[in-house]
Amino acid sequence: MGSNRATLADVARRAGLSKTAASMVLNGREGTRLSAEAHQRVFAAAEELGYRPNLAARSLRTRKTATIAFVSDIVATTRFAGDLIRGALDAARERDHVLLITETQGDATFEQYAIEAMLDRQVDGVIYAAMATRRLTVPPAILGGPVVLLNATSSDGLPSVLPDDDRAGRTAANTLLELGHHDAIALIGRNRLKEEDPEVSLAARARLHGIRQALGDADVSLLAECFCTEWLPEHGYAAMRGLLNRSKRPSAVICMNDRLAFGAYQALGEAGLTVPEDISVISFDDDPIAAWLRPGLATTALPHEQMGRRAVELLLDGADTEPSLVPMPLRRRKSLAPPAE
Amino acid sequence: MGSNRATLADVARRAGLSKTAASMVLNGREGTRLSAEAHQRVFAAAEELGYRPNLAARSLRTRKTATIAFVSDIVATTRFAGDLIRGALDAARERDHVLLITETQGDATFEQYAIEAMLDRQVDGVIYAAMATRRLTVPPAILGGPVVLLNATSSDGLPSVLPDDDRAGRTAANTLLELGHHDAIALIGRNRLKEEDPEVSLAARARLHGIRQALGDADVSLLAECFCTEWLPEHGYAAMRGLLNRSKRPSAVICMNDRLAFGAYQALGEAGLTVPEDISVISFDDDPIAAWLRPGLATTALPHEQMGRRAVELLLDGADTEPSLVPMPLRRRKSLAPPAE
DNA sequence: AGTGGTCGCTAAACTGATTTAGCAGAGCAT
DNA sequence: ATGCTCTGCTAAATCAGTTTAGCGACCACT
Repeated sequence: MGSNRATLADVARRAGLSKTAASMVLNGREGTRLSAEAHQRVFAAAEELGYRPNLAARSLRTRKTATIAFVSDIVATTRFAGDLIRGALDAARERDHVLLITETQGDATFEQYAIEAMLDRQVDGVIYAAMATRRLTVPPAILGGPVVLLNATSSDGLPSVLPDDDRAGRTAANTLLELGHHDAIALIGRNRLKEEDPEVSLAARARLHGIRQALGDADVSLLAECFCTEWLPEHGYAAMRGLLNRSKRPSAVICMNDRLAFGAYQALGEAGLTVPEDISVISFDDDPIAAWLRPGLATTALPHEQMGRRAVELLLDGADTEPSLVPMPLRRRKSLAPPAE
Repeated sequence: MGSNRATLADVARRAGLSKTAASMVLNGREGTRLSAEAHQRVFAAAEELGYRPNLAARSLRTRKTATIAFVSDIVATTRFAGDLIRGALDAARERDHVLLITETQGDATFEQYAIEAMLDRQVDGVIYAAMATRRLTVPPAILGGPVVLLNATSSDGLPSVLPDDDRAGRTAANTLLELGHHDAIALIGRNRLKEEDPEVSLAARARLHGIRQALGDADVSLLAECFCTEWLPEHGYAAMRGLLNRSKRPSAVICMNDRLAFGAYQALGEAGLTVPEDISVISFDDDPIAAWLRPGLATTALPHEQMGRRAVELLLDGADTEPSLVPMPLRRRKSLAPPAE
């Protein structure tokens, strides 16, 4: 690969100057006293030879590689990972950097291996990403250089990027309130484990807090809260069936994520009820299925692309240690209506 | 990052030997005549100092970086990309390699930039991946070194990895035939563009061919074929509504992908029909929604993880130019039953 | 005694860039 | 004539490895 590339020495020779001169010109060094003519000759020679510097050689000397390690726990299982990576790739490209991506699959041995592989390649910094928003402990090996936590926090006071789930919770609740829903709002997806263990999830607690805050401000309380052991369609389905068996039917439902909402839709369909005429549904994440459902599911979007981008920016441009909260925009779709009658 | 690491010179000094000796021992060079004791001293010194070689320095000399470029058109928009990447990451790790990932977003400027960034970093080879199975033209710049096409072919006779869509088509059709469906099988998702332009899709043509082959062998012809401008849920929905308006209702439907099938489910639900009692459904891709649907959708899975893995193997272990076809396993789920009555 | 071969190891070149230290010549003042 | 500064440029060191060429000691054989 890249066998017969021109070297700096070739450029210098062709320009009739020293390697030193060529290097300085091509790097745009200030304060050098090389003549305008020398500049031109070097540029011309580099152009003619199609010169591209050998980055291995450069980084051997400078200890900079223009390469960022992107270490995540699980890339593949969640479709959001792609957006996180895409945002990071974009921001990296804008800054002439490149991403070395690995995943640890939650395995300590793999993680160890991955981090060593990155450090051996002299990466300029590490983005340590979690696929579920949570608190974690970063492996000490990477603390030698710049680190940014993506979709995660730690107790080390490292800079981090998180979605603003609290505000998303308020947005979801306020959206229903503004439509006129009051005393018949139900919540699907309570989960003690997710709410109480920050190493499992930060989103559940923050979303719940935001929802309660907004409802409290309006002096409204929830009609019902359904607990779910997981946030998967089948659990949303079961929860919604439970709700429909109660004496008072909700006029609107907040689901803790779109997969729960998907399950809820299935239960509503089977019960012969229509969204949003009979029941409004609002949710979190903006999973692709949210747009495919009939009617489209209103949801607050996880801004993964923005987050990936922000992480690279913090890493390269420097960051304070306040977590950087990225807003979750509301995607208004057809699943919302004022309460019936 | 990685500031005060021990160098080979440190190891040699501590072992009381030359850099040459240390290098040879640590690389396990055959035919060297260094004593067993020298070996031990070097290993001990390396261990004690926590020595890890500087790969930039090594690759400057050897022109090998143990790094593979993974260039794809669009990573983010499809959830499958994650699996492709995961498979490649796994195989790369097993061979002590690492992946430099970029995406071009289908933009020629970005592609140019990405490829130069990879070549500047002296990658050992390039995996050029497409997110939709198709034929493409590879940029000449990467032809200087090993290349493997992933989920794509080209006319350059480069090694490539593709899903075996033809066989998957036969599998889907045979599965229905074995259940006893004969004269009432419908197909949703015909699409001239996808079938005829290999630069748009190879899957449509191959799947269709496999289906026709299997039906032809059984002397069965399709009850109906629905054309769809795209393979999205809304088109599957419309197609299924069309089918239900015809005089003879199908007993089984083959959908060209899971998103179409998802739309078909929606239409069936609205029409008050049940899967699989009234109509069986089988499809392609094994999108995550296939498992979430009620009842679960039977589908032939795109083996993306296997494909990513295979691409790395072909790249590093050498490959012939026959396209490497990876089988698409059938995921049997509840959407299948014998025809009614 | 001289020659040749093997053993165990090392000095130095080499990869391709950056960077430090400094040289030769011109212009000017003393 | 001497010393000084400024200009425009270069030689050589450096980064951390790999690789080539070869050296001295020892032994065996003629």
